[in-house]
Amino acid sequence: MSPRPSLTETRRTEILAATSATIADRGLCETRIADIADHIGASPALILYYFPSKAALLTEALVYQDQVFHDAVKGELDRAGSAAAKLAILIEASCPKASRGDGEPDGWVLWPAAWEMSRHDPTLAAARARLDESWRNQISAVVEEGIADGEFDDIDSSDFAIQLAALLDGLAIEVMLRDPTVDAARMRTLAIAFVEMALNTRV
Amino acid sequence: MSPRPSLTETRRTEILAATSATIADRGLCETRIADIADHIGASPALILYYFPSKAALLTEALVYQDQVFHDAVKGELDRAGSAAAKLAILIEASCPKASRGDGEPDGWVLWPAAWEMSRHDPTLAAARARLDESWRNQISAVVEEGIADGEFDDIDSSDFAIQLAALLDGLAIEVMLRDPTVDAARMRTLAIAFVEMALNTRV
DNA sequence: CCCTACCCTGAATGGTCGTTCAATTAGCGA
DNA sequence: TCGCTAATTGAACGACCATTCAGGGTAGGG
Repeated sequence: MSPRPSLTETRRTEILAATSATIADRGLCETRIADIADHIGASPALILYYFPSKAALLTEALVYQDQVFHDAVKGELDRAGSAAAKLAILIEASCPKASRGDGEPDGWVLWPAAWEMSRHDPTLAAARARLDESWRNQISAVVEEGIADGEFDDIDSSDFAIQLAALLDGLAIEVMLRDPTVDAARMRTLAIAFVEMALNTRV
Repeated sequence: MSPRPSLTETRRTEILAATSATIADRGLCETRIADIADHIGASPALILYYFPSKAALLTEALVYQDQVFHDAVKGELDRAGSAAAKLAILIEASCPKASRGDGEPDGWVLWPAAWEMSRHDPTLAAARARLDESWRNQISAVVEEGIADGEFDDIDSSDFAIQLAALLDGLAIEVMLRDPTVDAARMRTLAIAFVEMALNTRV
């Protein structure tokens, strides 16, 4: 809300990012406040200075990471041309990247944690439902655009959006868990094949 | 190994089932040994009498539940006629059932927990990969059968298996999390639509 | 009716955190 | 430079919980 983020806001997002990283690294159940504090070189007490409790922090961190992912994709989408190109971007964004030793861990590993927590955390559940809906709407919009341009066959864009979103989730799980038969390349191929079949187009 | 299950074996599976139920009910992180013990009306010490540690118990319980699910589907498949009917069974088995107040909770809610744990538990990861492979192989086999019978178009059954398995996983996640736009009925419809489109058949 | 092996438990134990708080430091406007 | 507020922390507290263990029940064989 404030024009420039206060130090408080900066610190809060820093902690949220550290929390996401720690969950990604150690797993949801093994994440301790001390681990998060270590990650930013601060004391455990500082974490509780910015957040009311560990539970609230975990919830906010997963909501935050979710939002970051969606915002990133939305940004990329605007830079694309044809509807087909936009679908390619959506697919690419859904592929878990091989975790690199260097920077941030891939946000994908947080999804199972978010799903697991959503079952008992109404706040997180609501955020997840909202962002998933928005994600499907983005797919629908691209499809409608392609249909209007004559790029795609005239199909039900809502049904397609649910199918593609589900397909990408399911494939991404396998890739993330390093299933030997489904790597990122195979995921890309199979997702594109589905799109081409459903929309009768080339991606 | 022993011809008739010893009391020990009975007790062990009873505890594994109780553990699954507790994880389903309270969530992975909130599952305590005392909760599991309560579930079967025993003391916490008994749990550790049959399992070396809580971590080992959680791993075994998730592997067990996984196995139970796959065995159940395999059993149902054998009672089906046409390849199309078998696909319908696979789809139906993948739909999370609305949790009933009465009996067992639906096993689907354990998947996110299994995925989350797999990331750090090699035993569970291996079991999961093996059973997923077997699940896809079942799909492939049905498709091959349908192709041989002329029921289905001649497509790559491995690719199809990965796609259908992923689609079902992704849809099931939404259903399980009670997403307002994807309930079990919608899931069924969309999965069947995919199958019909890909195989050029009626289910 | 004892004996023995197996089940099972109640009651400690020990450690691990989340959380609190009083005290210290750093920033900054006057 | 002096205060005032916000940021930060070390240390302590207390709860919770996995795990251990010494012993009590119990069933079945001798």
